[in-house]
Amino acid sequence: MNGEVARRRDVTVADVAKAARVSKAQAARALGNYGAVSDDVRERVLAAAEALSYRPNELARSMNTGKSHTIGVVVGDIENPHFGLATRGITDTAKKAGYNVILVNTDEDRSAEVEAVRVLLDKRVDGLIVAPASSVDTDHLQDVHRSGRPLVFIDRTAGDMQVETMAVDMARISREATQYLLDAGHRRIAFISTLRTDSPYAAGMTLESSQIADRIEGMREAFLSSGLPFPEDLVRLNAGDEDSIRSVTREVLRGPDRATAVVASDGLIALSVVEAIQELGLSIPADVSFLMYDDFAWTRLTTPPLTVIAQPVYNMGVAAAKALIRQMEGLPAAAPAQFTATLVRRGSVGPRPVGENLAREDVGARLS
Amino acid sequence: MNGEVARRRDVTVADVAKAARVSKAQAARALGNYGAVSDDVRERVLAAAEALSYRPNELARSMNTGKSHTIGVVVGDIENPHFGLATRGITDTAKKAGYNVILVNTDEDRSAEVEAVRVLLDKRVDGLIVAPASSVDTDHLQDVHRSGRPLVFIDRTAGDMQVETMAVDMARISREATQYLLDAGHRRIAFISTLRTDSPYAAGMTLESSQIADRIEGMREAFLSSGLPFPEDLVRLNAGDEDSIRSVTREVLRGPDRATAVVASDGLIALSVVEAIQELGLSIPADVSFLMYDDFAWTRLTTPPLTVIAQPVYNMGVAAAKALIRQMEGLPAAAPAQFTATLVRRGSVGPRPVGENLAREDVGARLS
DNA sequence: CCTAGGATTGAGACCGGACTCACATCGATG
DNA sequence: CATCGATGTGAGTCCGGTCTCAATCCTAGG
Repeated sequence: MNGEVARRRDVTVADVAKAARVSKAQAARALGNYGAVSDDVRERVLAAAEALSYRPNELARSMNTGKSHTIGVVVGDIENPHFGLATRGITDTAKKAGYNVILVNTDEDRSAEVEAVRVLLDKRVDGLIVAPASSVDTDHLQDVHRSGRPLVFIDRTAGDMQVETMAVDMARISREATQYLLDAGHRRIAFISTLRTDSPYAAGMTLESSQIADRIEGMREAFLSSGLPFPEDLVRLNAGDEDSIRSVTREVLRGPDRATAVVASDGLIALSVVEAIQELGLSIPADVSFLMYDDFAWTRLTTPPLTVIAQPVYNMGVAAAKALIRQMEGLPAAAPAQFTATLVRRGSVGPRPVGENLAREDVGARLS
Repeated sequence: MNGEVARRRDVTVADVAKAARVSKAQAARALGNYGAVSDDVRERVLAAAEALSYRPNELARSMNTGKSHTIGVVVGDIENPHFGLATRGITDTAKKAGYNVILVNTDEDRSAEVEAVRVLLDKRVDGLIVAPASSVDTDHLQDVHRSGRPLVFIDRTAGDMQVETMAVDMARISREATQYLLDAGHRRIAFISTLRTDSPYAAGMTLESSQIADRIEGMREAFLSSGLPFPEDLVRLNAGDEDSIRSVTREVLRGPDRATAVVASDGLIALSVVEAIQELGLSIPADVSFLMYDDFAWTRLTTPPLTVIAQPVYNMGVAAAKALIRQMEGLPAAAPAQFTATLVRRGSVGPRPVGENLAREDVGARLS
């Protein structure tokens, strides 16, 4: 039909060279600003390049420099502002250093992650920043690391791989947050997460996510160090979609031994949890205390404003990019960065409602 | 220092060919699944490739196919969930069709956008999806379009360029929303946006953003068709950071002729606006009605839940990617998609508080 | 005036695939 | 048994840069 679709032949060094009446090599030197070039030639070449509006083909350049000036970023879900912010930190930093970012979403699916990593390597990215979907199955990441390609983890660790990781000490902050709830008198504290597992939570089970594992561990430690039994029955995983989050929330808030405090594993899940609480006619914090991970701005707007665990996500993104760039440029790694999450006490945590969990001392005594 | 950094020489077709004891050409054919290859050769080559864990270099492939299977996405700010969601729609769709996405943030800065487009073209992306930071200065986009490279706009138009655009009819929904406020009795309706301009808003001024221009136009139309004067003094642009959003909000809500309804231009700005309202001790919707663009989940959680204008952002992303892919593959464009924003009436719009704007009829009479 | 050594310059190799072209090979047909 | 078209196959080119290498040009020192 239309012949103009014929492969766009863009201007090459050869074209510029011809226009400037010099050899390809000289034109390349003038353009690339290397080697020895006489002023006369340089001027002619630059003028010709300008006139033809020459732009170097980065692909070709990458081919023989072996550097693509591109980094691959593999995250679970950019739709989640948590990753949105981290990604922002990464791209901002990368751009400053002259790197571009290829972004791939995995939906927290391991096979998608494997595929993503492969594709990115095929595209010869100079390095990878990954938020590992699983800290158990890490073969594909091990391969990358072993092959010597720069790699940095963000948000989570992957097994015991010796890879620079930008993440907060989850166990610590979880312990702190749990202690805060314990101090407020809560003993029945629920933890709700979307993490997919094959079976319901049981103590000692291996969890794909180091993040979640650490959070639960932190809770357990807080309970134990207070001499209290950890209410494992209130750890609820697999809260995938809105409906299941809602029903799980209803479940833990029902019955004589109901939870008096709920911890939501992330900002997305929090929405449904809070809605479910409201639907049950319970009020926060009078009837139920609520605490969530991630400090999104809107948590200040609810009534009451939500108590949250803030993570320096943007900075983690920045640090991840910086570390990766350092690796890519062969510089020595900086001292491992330490990121601290902080508990932002707003208004969603209150004292345990009177009359609830009367039997707790007994339960504690019985189990301990 | 450490010699092992020596340029990772990865396995090439030549290596595979040697291992399979065939020519490079035959190996390439077997691998690329084209041309004629005997079963014997194919098996040997595939086995050798497997054994060496050969992976084709996409860069090299792109070089002579001219296709990089990569699309460039240029947005204002992925940190904003609005773009996060759109980006998700784009990446999901692109991935399905075998394309990757290079993401660049512009911070709504035109020169950053120019640079972004240039870099992406240098990387030889097969096509571009852009949320134009400016619909006035569009030279760089015109160039792209003229050069015949696939291009799709998302979220906003750019001048009068004949480029497929995935965006909602802003004027329409703005008219509808404004009418809704007018029907509730509001006459002093403020509109607050972060859009940067050189001078304060004045009727007829050219705005960089088609989106904002259309929204204001929609408001004006609603006022005019109700025979009421449009309160131009309440259109407030340049509300850049949190502080200026707050102070602008305080300004429009102060004085005898204060606004009784406030429209926030996006979800990010909305947070500060609502906070400012709360700080003033005013309550929504009793003292001030509030309406915002973008339907984020958290708007259901505030007290009262916020009335918003929902845009099918994810679908716009999907459609943009689909349209671009169609262009890249030389297929005819589909019928232009029509995206409709909807007014989601929740609880933040109420009747005009009694006693406010008593003089409005007079003002109306005086100005009309 | 002659020459050594640095500055310039052009030819061509190379990166790693895709693909063209010419040259076998081979079974089937006449 | 010669012929023809359909495979198979390898050598080599090309994509658009970077970079090596050897040749050429200049200019200052002897």
